Amino acid sequence: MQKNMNHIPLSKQLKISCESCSLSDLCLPRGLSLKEMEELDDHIERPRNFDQNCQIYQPGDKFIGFYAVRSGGVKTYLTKKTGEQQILGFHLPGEVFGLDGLENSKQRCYATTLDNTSYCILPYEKLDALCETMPELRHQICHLLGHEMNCDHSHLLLLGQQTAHERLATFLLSISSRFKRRGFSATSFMLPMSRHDIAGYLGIAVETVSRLFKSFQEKDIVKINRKQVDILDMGKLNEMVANCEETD
Amino acid sequence: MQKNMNHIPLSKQLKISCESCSLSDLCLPRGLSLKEMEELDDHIERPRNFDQNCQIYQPGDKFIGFYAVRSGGVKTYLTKKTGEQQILGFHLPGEVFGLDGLENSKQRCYATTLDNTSYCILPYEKLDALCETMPELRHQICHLLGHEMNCDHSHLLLLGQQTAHERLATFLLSISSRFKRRGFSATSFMLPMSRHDIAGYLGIAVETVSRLFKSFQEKDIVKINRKQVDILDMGKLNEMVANCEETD
DNA sequence: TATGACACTTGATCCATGTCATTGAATGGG
DNA sequence: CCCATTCAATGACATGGATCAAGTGTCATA
Repeated sequence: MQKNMNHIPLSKQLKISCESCSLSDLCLPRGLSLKEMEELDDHIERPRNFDQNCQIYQPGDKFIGFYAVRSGGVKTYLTKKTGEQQILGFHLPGEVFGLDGLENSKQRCYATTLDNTSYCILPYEKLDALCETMPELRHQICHLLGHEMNCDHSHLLLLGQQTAHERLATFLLSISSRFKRRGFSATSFMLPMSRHDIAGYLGIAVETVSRLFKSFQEKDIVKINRKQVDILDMGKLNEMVANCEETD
Repeated sequence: MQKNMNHIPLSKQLKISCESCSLSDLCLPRGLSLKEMEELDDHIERPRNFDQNCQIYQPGDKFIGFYAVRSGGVKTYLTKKTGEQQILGFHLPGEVFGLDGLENSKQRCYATTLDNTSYCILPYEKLDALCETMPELRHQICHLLGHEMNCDHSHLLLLGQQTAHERLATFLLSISSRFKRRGFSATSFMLPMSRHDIAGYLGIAVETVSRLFKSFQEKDIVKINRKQVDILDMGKLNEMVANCEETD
């Protein structure tokens, strides 16, 4: 089952509506009534395609609204003056990014495509206006913001308290569950990002990522071939992060 | 000039309104008209006092609303199963916390007082309802959420890419500027948190915090006496973080 | 003043990761 | 198809901080 729209020509993509989008139940429209969805729909800028490695925005750019990934993938990151990137998040189809512009109406980080990528833009002014009459949309947006914040918090726990082994295991499990959520295999998938980006997300060196992948393979936990990942032993992977999850 | 309300008896505190609160221009009411502020005011639960080391909420607790610190200080944190705390943020008077409950109407982290502390509660349901008719409040809340998110992002950059020296320097500058914002000295202040908590925030060991404080003193950058901090050379401190700030 | 609990400091040691250098594998352009 | 370039893997080595183990200062209580 081909779920993304990679190979549909641009002319057709322009007609895509939230209602017909296979990702709509993962994205902002989730929980809205049909009527509400249609109303929202009118204000969404429809997706365009971008090559790999395109800058979508950078610090200082005017904040337009939220971005929803349709296909491909996006990384958001901050940089040190010396050039090192701290990846803040990877954004896969159905996921939203760009919230870093909310504070000052200016983007605060970089957003770059990982791959051939298309996305929708949900203009903030329109969303804000719709919020006045659509309590469900208000709640959905708050839910989204809360979710992003909680993801960042988990990421802080990872960077502050986890070993390199634990970080990589956590990362693989996160990607796996996000593929699963979209209806794809949780155990066999292609990583959309480079080793460099993985290292930047996990706060470790590229070489360490390589060595850890090797070590995971030797323990028969995963099989790695370039970007292709096959998780052989989900149990062991879960064990590795058993001490990392905060108590509920 | 005594700006906080620590020593005013509870009976008087109950009469405190946003309008008369010296922190209101740092807190959620900022930017609201007098009329709007009064309307908001009616729904705010007025502060109570708590001892040091009181748990305000913990993961799983029902999300009531946003918390605004009036006096004292609060830390929010996640824990590993093995007990290590990753401090997510320190919250000083005029600052808001508790947003971690937005995703699922349940708090996701712990919030604990650092000191004798009082705070206000802004019930979420009331805020949400007011948002329908008060666009300024909507914007103020979005601004707040965006700000929190950007703070978390800076914190991610710190944990992922900065050396221990840089982390501590960044930390001191952050506390300093937040004291200044409230009208206090930017160069002489008492840290409201323990070494252990500083270590937990910076993702380093307590021993490293001690050693770095010593090293900073030997370079005549600061003078440290237990919790009392005097910044002697703000220039040097800024130099230490010169490479850490993301480009604008 | 004595006593215990706790927070902080300090020193010695060790190791998980970073850094540097090299090689090999994949990819893209002409 | 070849060459140039980027990306990934691997080995050798270095080191920033963690860990472990005392020691010291501070505060509360009796």
